[in-house]
Amino acid sequence: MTVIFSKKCEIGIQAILYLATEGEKELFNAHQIAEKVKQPKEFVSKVLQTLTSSGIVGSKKGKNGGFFLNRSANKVRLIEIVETIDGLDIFNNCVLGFPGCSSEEPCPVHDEWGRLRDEAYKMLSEETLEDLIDITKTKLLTLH
Amino acid sequence: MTVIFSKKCEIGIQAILYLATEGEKELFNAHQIAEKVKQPKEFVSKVLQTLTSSGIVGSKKGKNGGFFLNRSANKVRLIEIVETIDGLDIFNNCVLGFPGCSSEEPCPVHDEWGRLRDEAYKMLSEETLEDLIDITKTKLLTLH
DNA sequence: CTGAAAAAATTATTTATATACTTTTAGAAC
DNA sequence: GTTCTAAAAGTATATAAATAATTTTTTCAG
Repeated sequence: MTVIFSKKCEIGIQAILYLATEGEKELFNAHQIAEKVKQPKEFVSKVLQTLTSSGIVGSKKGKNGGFFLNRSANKVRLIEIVETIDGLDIFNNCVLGFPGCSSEEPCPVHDEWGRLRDEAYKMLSEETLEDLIDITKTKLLTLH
Repeated sequence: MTVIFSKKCEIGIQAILYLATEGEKELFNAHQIAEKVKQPKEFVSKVLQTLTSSGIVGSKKGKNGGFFLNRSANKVRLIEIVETIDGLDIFNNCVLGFPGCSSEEPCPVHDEWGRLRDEAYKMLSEETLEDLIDITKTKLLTLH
């Protein structure tokens, strides 16, 4: 089985979506977040630590510490999370695995797949966390 | 770095595309194929063995043996190769990694991503090897 | 029949990701 | 200052994929 985004990236997105539902600067520790998104606490913690370097997430150490959404939900796009964790290789490399695939030297599905790929990139670049809050709230309630 | 299709799948597609450029029932051993697609022989051999079960590829054992495209290029679609090697999970599972994601209980990007996903599936289901032969020939010449 | 070649199967190793656990550092409350 | 908590960093283990090597089986040519 393959996936489009790594497990790390999936967890990162889920955790940040949860923070977005709660509001900017609201503090939650890794344990609380992990419970909401039903993922392992250690992994959530690790991934959110990585995301603090991008400025999307802020953290507070020590007693009463935790993580918080550091920017307004309408200022954060999904692509930033993807880029921080997985990088953008998936949008640049050949889907068939041919090296050096380009418009000049295309693989046989280069144009069509490239179009879908660009649309995917565009979608991730345009959607902000704010756009996704309502459905995320509902979705999180279904997890158990 | 993530990929959409596994390395196995990539190699499978590349190898079969090469066989398609040479014609149905034309016999090539794993070494020859590996040279053309610039991938490790053992891996090419392994993947093609897997594909013989699907009937896309045929094999001949022993001296002067090898692999051949078992069906007419216009009768083989890319999706069959993908399904045999990787399965179709990537088209069914939630891109954000939420379990139980469906129209009834959608994740926040379900509709839009689902549209792209369906288009990707459709593309792979419609393209036959024959459609891809010319560009593949050109592409293979660029590999070194 | 023998030797050679290649698929097919099996085994082994390496690499990367996912998962789990432990220690260190930092900061708040008392 | 002490205690507690949680991020931050580091370490270890498990799993899966990728890669490599070896053995077995099959088949053909001579």
